[in-house]
Amino acid sequence: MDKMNSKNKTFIDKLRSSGLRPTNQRVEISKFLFDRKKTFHFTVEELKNSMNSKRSKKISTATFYNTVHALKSAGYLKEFSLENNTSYYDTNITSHHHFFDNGKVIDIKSDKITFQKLPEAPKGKKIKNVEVVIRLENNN
Amino acid sequence: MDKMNSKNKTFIDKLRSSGLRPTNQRVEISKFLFDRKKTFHFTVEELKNSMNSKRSKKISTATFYNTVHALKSAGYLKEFSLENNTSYYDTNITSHHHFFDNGKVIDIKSDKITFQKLPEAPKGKKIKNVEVVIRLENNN
DNA sequence: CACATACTTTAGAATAATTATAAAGTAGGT
DNA sequence: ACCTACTTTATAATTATTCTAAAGTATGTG
Ligand SMILES: [Mn+2]
Ligand SMILES: [Mn+2]
Ligand SMILES: [Zn+2]
Ligand SMILES: [Zn+2]
Repeated sequence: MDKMNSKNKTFIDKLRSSGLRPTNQRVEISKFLFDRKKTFHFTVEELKNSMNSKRSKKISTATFYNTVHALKSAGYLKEFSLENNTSYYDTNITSHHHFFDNGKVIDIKSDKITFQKLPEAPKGKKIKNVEVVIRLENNN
Repeated sequence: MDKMNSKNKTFIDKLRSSGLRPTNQRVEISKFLFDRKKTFHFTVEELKNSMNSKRSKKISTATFYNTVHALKSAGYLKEFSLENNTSYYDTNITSHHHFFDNGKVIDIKSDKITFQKLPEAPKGKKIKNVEVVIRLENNN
């Protein structure tokens, strides 16, 4: 287990624990998603274009969808939606909030928003999470 | 201007002020949406099925989409999205919040949630609105 | 009323995002 | 090397939505 190998461990393990064999395509996708400093937001189409534009041998659309879905089901990605019938994914899976600014999505750390009052869940239900979207517009 | 007429006024005026002539189809749609006690949430497909199932002469899909879009642009409907690439519309256009419970959407009155702390908008931007989604799950 | 004209409705085609299918490829284990 | 299960991929299918163009309707004018 050399340096490269242990550095890769995290994103390869995400594949394994999502029930996916770490094939070349999947490893590259997982590396692209998780082997970086900052988390980010993306659509599958954006992911596909970003990765395939740099490659001679393209990864197929189905593999992007399949891999993203598996990673999402395993909890390594969060899905959200804007008002445009496309799924967005977030590599930041911690509970946090967002600014929506004309289709652009910006994270708000969880501790930047606190509540004075929250409703209780209906009978037989409990709160799974609370997420805030702050929609922005230009000044003036 | 008889009783029927003035009772219809509200939803017919919504069409007029959305730039739409009050044709039969549009009046029926607007009546279905707004001439009722409680506000509700719907997809265009649901709206179409609810209305057309009771009718012999069906209203076309395009008319549903066109009418909903015009009413939304004029501010008589709010659009939102769940995690399934379909647009939902809300006849409650006041600022309010939602419980999401397995695809079911329940209103939370604005005054049921208050904030202790909120972030400021980035430079050159201001806050248009703040909306909270509380995701529910079953107890235990 | 008799048209002209502009606005509407509609069926069906087109598009975009996503999912399904099934054939060809690949990776381990023996 | 070989079997077998898992993968990838091209392509078809599906779903939500939008577009198009033709046929229908309303309104104003003489
Ligand atoms: Mn829309
Ligand atoms: Mn999905
Ligand atoms: Zn985020
Ligand atoms: Zn609502």
